[in-house]
Amino acid sequence: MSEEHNSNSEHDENKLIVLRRDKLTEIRSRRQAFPNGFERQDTAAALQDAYGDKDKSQLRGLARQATVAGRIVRMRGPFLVIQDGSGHQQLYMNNKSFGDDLAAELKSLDLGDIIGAEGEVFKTGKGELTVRVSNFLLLTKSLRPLPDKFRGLTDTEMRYRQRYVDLIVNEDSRKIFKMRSRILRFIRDYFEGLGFMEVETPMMQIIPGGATARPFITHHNALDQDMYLRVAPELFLKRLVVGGFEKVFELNRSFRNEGLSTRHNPEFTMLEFYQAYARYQDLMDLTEDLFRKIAQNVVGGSSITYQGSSYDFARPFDRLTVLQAISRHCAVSDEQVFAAADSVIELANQLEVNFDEAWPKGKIIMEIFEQKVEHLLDQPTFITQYPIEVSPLARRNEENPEFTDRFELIIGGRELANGFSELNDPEDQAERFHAQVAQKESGDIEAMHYDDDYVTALEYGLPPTAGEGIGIDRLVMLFTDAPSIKDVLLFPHMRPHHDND
RNA sequence: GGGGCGUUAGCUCAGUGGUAGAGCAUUCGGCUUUUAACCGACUGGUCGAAGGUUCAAGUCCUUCACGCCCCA
Repeated sequence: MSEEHNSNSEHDENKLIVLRRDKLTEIRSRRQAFPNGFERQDTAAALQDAYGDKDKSQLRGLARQATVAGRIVRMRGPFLVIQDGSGHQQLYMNNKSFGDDLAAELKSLDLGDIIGAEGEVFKTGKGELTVRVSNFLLLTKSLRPLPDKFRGLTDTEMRYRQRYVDLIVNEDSRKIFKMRSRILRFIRDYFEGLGFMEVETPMMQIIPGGATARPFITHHNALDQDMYLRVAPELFLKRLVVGGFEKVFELNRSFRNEGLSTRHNPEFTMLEFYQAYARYQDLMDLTEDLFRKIAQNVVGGSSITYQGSSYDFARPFDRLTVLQAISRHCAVSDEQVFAAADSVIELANQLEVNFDEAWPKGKIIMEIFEQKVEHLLDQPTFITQYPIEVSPLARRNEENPEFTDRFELIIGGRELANGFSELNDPEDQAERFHAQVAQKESGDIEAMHYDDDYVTALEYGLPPTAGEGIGIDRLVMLFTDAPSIKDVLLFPHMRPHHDND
């Protein structure tokens, strides 16, 4: 297959590339074609900041020499625009002012080439800050032509597969990833500020745990042992709370062997945090505060627009139990129908929910919620009190032991966060694991394994603790108004590409 | 897994069963304080793949591949 790729990439060479390759060959015959010593002194943004508000005659008086470098992204007659990490800088290059050598070099420049240039800073008749180039050097020849200069790269598949090209030509794309970086920075600062410690726990695990999800399996050769890519860091983080690190968070990748969609990538970034002596209600308050502050710090106000809907994080989030939410949106007048399995099955059938009658009652209740209610919850809403059958790591509610002290945050019909008061009763935990193993044996590939060491850790004593996970990719989608998870992942997973032949 | 939409020049896209098109990019020339620079000339095609219908298929039919969206 790699042979196929190599031969294809060579066959790929069209006339434009051949032409540019010939230019490179010609340069190689004369000099070092990829010079390494160019010392850039000025960036586009710094020049704009320093001289953007000066007028023509002031600049003439200053006679400021600038040394800039970047990729050529526009060529308009004698004007070239280069792009560097800070922005765009226009250059004026009149071939009549150059000697023969530079004039020839200028003529052979192409869009996409990376050059270094020096000259005096001035303003054009139209008022654009420009460097009048007296000398320049091609630093890196670009062999492949850039996409359409006006429309950019709009083919979504190519944008994801060749992110480097997307980043060169699409300002919006650069903006999303800068914003993603700011959000991650902000979240780290936020938790550090609250006294949490950032930790790193194993991504390759012997026993995958912490979420009901199908894991990726890999193999350690020297140990001749199968290993799993983690589906969540949860069980390790709680071991740390047992160890006395009372406030910890981890912000990193987890992996789930599921289908791809606009909301699912096989590897995704999750924030998980655990706080001893807190309850799930405390984390709901924290989450509201976090979203509000991300909006203020990253977007610059409390409200955002996502795909045409607006969300104001200054308003308190709604809070409803699972049963209240189903009752409200499915016209259930009496919550007593949730008391018995028979009446829950009847309700699910009435609502045309896809489910299996052999499933435990709580799982059927959640199917009703997920299929009929979740997508209707537009404004930020905490859904609480999840059935115990689908919450094997959460603490039982004291008034109704069929349910757990757990919540999820739904915004725009999508799950953004999941948290709960942690189950710290080792005997209850052991039973829940046994129930998961029974489900696994009856064919549920997402059910959990029994984690003996985790139970042992609980037997040493986990203080009362609350913990939460927040899907960072979906959060970034929300704050960047991105319709697909692939838009917020620098290198989203794509099927291997095969050329037709 | 089901449904819908799409795949035509390097890029973005038109294309009504009857000669394969435009803009940009490329190439050549002009212009040289422009703003998607402009003016002139040229070049560029396995119409995703295979099969079928037809005198004739980019266009109609079938299958397949890939992508996007919606649903499960």
